[in-house]
Amino acid sequence: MANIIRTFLVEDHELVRHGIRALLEEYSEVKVVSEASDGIEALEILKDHSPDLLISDIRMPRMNGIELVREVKKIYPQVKTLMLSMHDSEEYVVQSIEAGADGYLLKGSSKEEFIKAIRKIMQGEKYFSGDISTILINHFAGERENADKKRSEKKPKKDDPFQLTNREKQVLMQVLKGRNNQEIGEALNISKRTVEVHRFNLMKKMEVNNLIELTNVAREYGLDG
Amino acid sequence: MANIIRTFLVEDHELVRHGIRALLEEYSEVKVVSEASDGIEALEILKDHSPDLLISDIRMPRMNGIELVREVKKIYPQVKTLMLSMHDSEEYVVQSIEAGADGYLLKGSSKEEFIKAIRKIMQGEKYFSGDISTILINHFAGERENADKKRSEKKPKKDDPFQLTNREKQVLMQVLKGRNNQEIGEALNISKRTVEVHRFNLMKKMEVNNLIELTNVAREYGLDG
DNA sequence: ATAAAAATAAGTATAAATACTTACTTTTGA
DNA sequence: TCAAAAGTAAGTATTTATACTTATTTTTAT
Repeated sequence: MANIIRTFLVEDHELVRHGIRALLEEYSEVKVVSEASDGIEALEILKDHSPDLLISDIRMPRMNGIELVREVKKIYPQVKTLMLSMHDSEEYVVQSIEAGADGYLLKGSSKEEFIKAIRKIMQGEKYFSGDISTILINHFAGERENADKKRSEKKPKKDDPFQLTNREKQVLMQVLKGRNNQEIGEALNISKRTVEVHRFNLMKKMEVNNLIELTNVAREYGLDG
Repeated sequence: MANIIRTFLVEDHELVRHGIRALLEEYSEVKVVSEASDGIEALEILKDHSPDLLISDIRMPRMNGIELVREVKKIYPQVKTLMLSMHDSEEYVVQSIEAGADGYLLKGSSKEEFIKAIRKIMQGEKYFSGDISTILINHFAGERENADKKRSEKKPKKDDPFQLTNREKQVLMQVLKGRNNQEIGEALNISKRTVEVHRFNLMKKMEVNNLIELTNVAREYGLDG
């Protein structure tokens, strides 16, 4: 009766990935058939393994978990998907759902909750950890009129990943260290006006409109130390 | 001959912690005698387990891994310590070393490197993953004269953790969402001038001098979503 | 009931970032 | 070799944040 769940695990930090794999394999109903360390790699080898369940981290270099799930659901709609994330940000949760994820678990969850989520999902249900529900309720209730007016009319995210030039990456690294344009200019031996231009281009390419989003996106793409 | 290594594992994300534990226990020479999910908890129960090796994450709520190692080395100098981190930031590495860590591994390392590090450390050696070495070299070479002048004469970090008021926490949450003072004021129904004051006090209390450091410290203390 | 802490917000001056545009020079790939 | 891309940097105007201080009101704990 209990079929074995063929699982595909995607997570960029090798130690964490192996750890989760070891944990999963404590349950005889689960078998990890393959792993990948980012979305691109996952898509490349996915077809060779025909998994029943894809478990993926969100923040990963090259292609993140949300884009991955979106692709997977397009090509193999029967594959169930569970997001594993460090963060319970509204953005991530909502985007995951829109991408077609069947569940969303925080890495802070217990392993009991982990296996429970997997079982539910394999039975065709959805599973979102408790803390997540609160977020969803807040999101779908119209309670946020105040400061959200402006940002709700935000640009639709295009999905081609941005390409940064070398200099832009250097500037970005400096920005992520908390340096201001003056300091960055001194560090790279260029005028602060030039730094401003690089910074302006960075923000445009990365489609963000403030420092916080910039750091988030940068980390998502593994661009920071 | 091969004594069993009594290991104490500290990491706040339960799934990750159990995963790493499962991974460690694939090696018969390692035994995980106990776990904790932050520095405070670790210190409380450490004495009941007399471990040989403490493996700790860096970013954790309440008390982070660096402070933990500093304390542990003070009280039980014979306990070996290995930092496990997501980040190879210079700050973290240097602070870990100063705190007395015997090794520093990225979570992106392979499990082979993990066990190698453990073995070396238990033999009394130090172990830092390859990428880390580069950072150390850059740090101890005097190559950074340019933009670092100002920040090298930085305040000595005091170790009493800051205490934020409710309002300050609310403002901080908003800041971490990328909102500006105007927007925060609208969201909390106070004038943007008041937000400025809260923000000013926040920066002072948290001893940071820019947004990036603020986000880092906030995350270190588990203050963001 | 009252003192301390927290929250409010204005004043003032300065510094920095944003949001562009234009334009010159250097590097690089086909 | 030559066009495209990357890097440089100034101009200009506007917005936002920083770095305080002072001062009033509100809340909270004893």
